[in-house]
Amino acid sequence: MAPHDIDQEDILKALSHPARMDILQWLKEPEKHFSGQHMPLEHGVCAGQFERCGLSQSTVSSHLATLQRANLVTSERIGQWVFYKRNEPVIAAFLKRLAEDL
Amino acid sequence: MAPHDIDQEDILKALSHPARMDILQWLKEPEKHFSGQHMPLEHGVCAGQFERCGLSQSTVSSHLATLQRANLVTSERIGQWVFYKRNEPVIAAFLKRLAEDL
DNA sequence: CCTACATATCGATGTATCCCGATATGGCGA
DNA sequence: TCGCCATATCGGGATACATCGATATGTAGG
Repeated sequence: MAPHDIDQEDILKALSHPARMDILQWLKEPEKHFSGQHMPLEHGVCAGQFERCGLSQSTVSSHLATLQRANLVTSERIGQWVFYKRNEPVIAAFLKRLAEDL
Repeated sequence: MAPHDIDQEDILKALSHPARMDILQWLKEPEKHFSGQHMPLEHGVCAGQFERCGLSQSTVSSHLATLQRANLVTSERIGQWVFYKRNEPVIAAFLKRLAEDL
């Protein structure tokens, strides 16, 4: 799957889970929700930060993988950490297409 | 659940299935897709019409119930038939809220 | 190297969803 | 009332998803 490909069904499924929706919404305003992070937020938000949703490390990792498979987020490895960002072009294109299709 | 209530998660789940998405899209232009129907399309589209998606009667009925639980469609019983229509206010409100939230 | 830490993957378990055929419900007409 | 038709509901089997703890991978530092 290309990095800006839009699979509507995959995206809808990815959004259909509160934890994943929370993660995407938190990523809208990283400075608001992750001010305590050591690395600058320009790189994105560190995976471990999302365990605040109350789920285990492995479950959170799996949710992040789901979001990434749907191309809703991108990730960058820096040292031992992985930083996540919203994939705004895909999100915008998805919303546009859904508003047209639906 | 009130008739114009919006449960975002329920709606996303409902949209995450190709058959249900097809049904909603077919209902956008009933005259285009259901011109063969005997009853006037003002009442909506007869449940049986949706079996053209290739699924069994019971499965189609269950998908229609899912759409209705999410308030994406409304139904009206006329005689022995049940006619379905899109619930445009809910669909529009859902799209608006999703675009804001997401 | 060896250890510590962050993240990903594995294996197992419970739950939800999908789909069907069979049956129930409910209206219509003879 | 009886049978017919449209729709809904039931029961079961198959597949997918959610979640966890345990383990593997991979990076950094001593």
